[in-house]
Amino acid sequence: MTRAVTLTEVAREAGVSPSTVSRILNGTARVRDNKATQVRQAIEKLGYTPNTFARSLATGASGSVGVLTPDIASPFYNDALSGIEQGLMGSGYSPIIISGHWRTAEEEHAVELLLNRRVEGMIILGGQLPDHDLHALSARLPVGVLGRNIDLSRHGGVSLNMDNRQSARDLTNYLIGRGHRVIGHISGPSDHADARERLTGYREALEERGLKYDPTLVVQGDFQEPSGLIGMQRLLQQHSDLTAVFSANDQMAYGARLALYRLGLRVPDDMSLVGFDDLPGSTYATPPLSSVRQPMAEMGRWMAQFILARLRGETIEPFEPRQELMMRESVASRRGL
Amino acid sequence: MTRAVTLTEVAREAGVSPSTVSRILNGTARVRDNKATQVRQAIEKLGYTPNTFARSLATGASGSVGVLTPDIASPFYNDALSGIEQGLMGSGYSPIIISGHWRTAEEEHAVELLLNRRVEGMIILGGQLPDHDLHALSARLPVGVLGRNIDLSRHGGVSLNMDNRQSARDLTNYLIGRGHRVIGHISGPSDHADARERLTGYREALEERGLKYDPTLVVQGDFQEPSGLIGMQRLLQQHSDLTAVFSANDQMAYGARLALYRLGLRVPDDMSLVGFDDLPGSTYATPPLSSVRQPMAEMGRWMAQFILARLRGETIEPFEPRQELMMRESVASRRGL
DNA sequence: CTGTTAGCGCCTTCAT
DNA sequence: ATGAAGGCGCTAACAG
Repeated sequence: MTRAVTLTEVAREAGVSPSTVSRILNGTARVRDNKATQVRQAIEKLGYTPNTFARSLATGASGSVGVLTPDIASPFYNDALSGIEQGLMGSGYSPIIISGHWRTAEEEHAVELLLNRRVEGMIILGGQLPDHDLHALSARLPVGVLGRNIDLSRHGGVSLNMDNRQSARDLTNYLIGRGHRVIGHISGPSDHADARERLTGYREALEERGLKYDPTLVVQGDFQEPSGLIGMQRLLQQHSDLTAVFSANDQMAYGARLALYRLGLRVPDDMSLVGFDDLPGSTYATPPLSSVRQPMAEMGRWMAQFILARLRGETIEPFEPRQELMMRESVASRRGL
Repeated sequence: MTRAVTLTEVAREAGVSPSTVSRILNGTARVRDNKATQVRQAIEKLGYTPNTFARSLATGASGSVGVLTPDIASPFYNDALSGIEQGLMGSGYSPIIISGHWRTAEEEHAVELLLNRRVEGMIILGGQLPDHDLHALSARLPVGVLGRNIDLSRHGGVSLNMDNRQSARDLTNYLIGRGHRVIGHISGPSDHADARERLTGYREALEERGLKYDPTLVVQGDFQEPSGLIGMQRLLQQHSDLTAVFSANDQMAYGARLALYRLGLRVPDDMSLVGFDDLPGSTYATPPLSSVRQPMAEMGRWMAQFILARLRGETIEPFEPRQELMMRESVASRRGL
């Protein structure tokens, strides 16, 4: 692996000065055509690749925005990543993606790495970073947070989050409207804000409709499939009159679905089921799972544009994430209604 | 956003020379304790963040390895990404991930970007890059290719791919062994090497067992769910005696599963179904889908280690990807056997 | 152990 | 329109 070709070498090869090559590369100034041609040929011949580091050092601009995701393999956040990529495309900026693996220490380390790389803006997806860190970050550069409520407006940052409570309420109301009266809930971890809000929404919907909130109808999971499976089993043991279950996310709903399958219970005939998040897999679940869709890709795209705007000193129209109830085939009207 | 603090400023604040600060930062040499303390305090006070660009420029090492993935949101390749992250962890190297969106031009552009960023090695996941490009790349830096067969050994590169043909044969044999005689195949796009190999494996298994290969039992899909759904419908129309279907990937199997559900056909009672890839979702499908698992994460991890080894001028034990037949509940023994 | 001196590769005035 | 010169922030000899 030989040392990379430098701009100076290209200049020498083309018989011009380094500045000229630089100008041609960046279109900074008009250069006589024949020189430009010579230079291009030299570049081609030598296989020259500009060195980002040197350039960034000289210009003081890195042309990159940092993206912190909790998990590079999370189907949920990856839609947002796609959106961010899209939003950045053609802007001259490129994303630098790092995952924090849901560990605060790793996330802090990742942020540091991003800072070292002199990202000009940062997009944080969910994660565990203390609000304090986020505020501090936001004071240094444009920051956008996705999937989390935090007021960053003091330094011009934003956060985008769906209304978990409202969506959970809608979902629960949907079940109630279909005639269900004994509705279980498989919740997420209680130390998780989203999980708590979804539980609250569930409870509120029940109470608004005059149904008593029964804590034994709530079992706690951890947002992973196995906990959904176990949760469903537990609900079934305790409530033989159960007709519907609202799972706090799709993954747990898949687990719950499997529990039912194992017991020979049919969905939706014997049990209605709804999830939350509308993962890609839910459209092709058996049966297709009703859920509430978060427009992650759109949110990601908007976030990218937000950062770009701030970088240019412009502003951008605020984004109203519109959650969408995806009513599919996993819910039946209750018999005998 | 004020200009970032520099090492020189830290040095001034701490009353030492820049080199001393540098040495402390990198542990390059022993420094008297009290100075070290002063420097750390100065760093803390000023909120200093080392500039990766300047460092890389000076050392000539970027400390990063490029990763090209066809799609940042692909559940299949993302496992490999996780593996790569893991394999790199603690090595001082970090991955720079870019997606090529299955478009050759974009992929080439991405490679260029990576080269500009002076990645020291590169891992390519699948994709469309012509072999030619890969060879050229491999001559410049350590390259590993995942999910694709190409001989890069001349310049010390590697490619890791599972044996698609063998796995497809195993899968088909598995169905035959369970008594199935009329087995359909939903194939992938014919311009896709993996898809062709899987089809070949299917065909070979059939012929080895003395079953005639019937082209009308093969319908072509595009590796996406909808094409699986349509494929299954077509197979069903033409072959009323069909008892099993081998889908060239899990995603199409999900689609096929849905087609069956819609027709009221049960899996596995009325139809056995196997997929390929063993996506995370397959464990919790209804019923859990039999498939063949590619150890993507392990492959990714090994790839990372391979690159690291080459960077250090060491060698590493070759990796034998062991595909694993995941026999779950989507296959039944044929009645009346 | 620590300071001084050169660059690393590129961009950007400032002259010409 | 183009070249020369200085500097971006950091590291790595080289002297002490």
